[in-house]
Amino acid sequence: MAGRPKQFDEEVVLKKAGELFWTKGYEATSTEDLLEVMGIGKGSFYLHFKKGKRELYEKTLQYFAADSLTKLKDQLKNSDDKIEVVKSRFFVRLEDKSFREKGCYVGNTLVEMASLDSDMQKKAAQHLKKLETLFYEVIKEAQEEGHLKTKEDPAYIAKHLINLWNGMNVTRRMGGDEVVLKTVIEKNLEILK
Amino acid sequence: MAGRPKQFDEEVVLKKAGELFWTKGYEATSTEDLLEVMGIGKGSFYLHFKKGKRELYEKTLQYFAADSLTKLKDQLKNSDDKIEVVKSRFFVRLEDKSFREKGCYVGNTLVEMASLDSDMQKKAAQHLKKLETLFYEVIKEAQEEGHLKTKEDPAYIAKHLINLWNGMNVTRRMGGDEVVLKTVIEKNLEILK
DNA sequence: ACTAAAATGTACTGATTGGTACAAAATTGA
DNA sequence: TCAATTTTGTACCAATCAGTACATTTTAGT
Repeated sequence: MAGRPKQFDEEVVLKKAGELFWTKGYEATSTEDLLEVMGIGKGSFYLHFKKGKRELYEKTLQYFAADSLTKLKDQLKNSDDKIEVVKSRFFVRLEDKSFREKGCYVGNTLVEMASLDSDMQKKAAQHLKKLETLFYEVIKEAQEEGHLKTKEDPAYIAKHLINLWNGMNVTRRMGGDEVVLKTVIEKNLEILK
Repeated sequence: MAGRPKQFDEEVVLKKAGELFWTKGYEATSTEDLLEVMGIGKGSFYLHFKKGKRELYEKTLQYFAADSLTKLKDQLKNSDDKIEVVKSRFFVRLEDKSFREKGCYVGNTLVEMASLDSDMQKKAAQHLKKLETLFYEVIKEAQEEGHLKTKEDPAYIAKHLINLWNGMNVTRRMGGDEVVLKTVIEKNLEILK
């Protein structure tokens, strides 16, 4: 192996680009904006991301979604009250101001890409589906181990939670009434009883 | 009054432009795309919409949101089971295929405009808030007239419904599982008991 | 020291963007 | 019929877009 060494860390650059995409959306983010926040030039960019902006977006989405899911799985692994971990995920998100402005990266993608790029839309849908499946597994196990009294179909409960998640991330952006929305989330989570 | 007569109907043109914005979003829709579907030239366009694309978007959003709300109000006026009217609004939307691809115009705007144009975001939020308020009024009246047994705060129920609405319009775009989602909606609407 | 390999910075491209300028066309009222 | 008024179509504009070409720089191995 030879050649000039890379002057940037791919993971760092992905995080920075992802934050911008997350905030502004795909179309409204220009390649030059991205280069600036990533701190690299066009030469390096198109060498490492041959398909340009589109490839970069896909990689940031993959990175953020996988990272987020991994962290949730870790929390679940280290907890003896997995239902509480799931619940707290909603409240943590609800209290974090930065998410009020940005929403959910995956959900935003699902909305923006719907007519723009159906492959990307499918990818976003798959990421949300993974989260739904994780909810499903946690719920099913909790039922089997007697930590949940409810006899509802775990597939239904999981879908309810994903729908709550999607709704919450849009409703927050209406502003105001944070308290009422919190109540809505609390009561919706009472399905986990 | 004199002058060459206008060759287009503003309402018709607003509908056509709105459909395109609704499908593709603000940024991804070019002015030339709009001119084509509207069937008018640049001269007419910039004469009647002095602020261009941005003004057009705002007017389509206003038109669609007001129109949708008016229709709902009419349905309510002509019905003796207003709660059922509210419920059916969810199911009608859920069954209409075109909404699976397009989502909710106001909700989409809330997401896309969040960082792009905060004035427009506020306008979208206000439209959703109007729907929430209408829900509130229907629920309150139904409670007072004994058509609803629930003693829950109507403000909370209304917010729950708006959140369900927002969630549904995003979740649908994940595709698949239409049946489970319908169950989710049904059970969420059981709050209206 | 030299060569091959990889990364970088910059100049450049053609296409598209939203928007303007303005002359031509079509109307009404005098 | 003609002047005033309004709408329309078209030629044009500078800015920005995503992306390419390529010479330069920096490294590792010989």
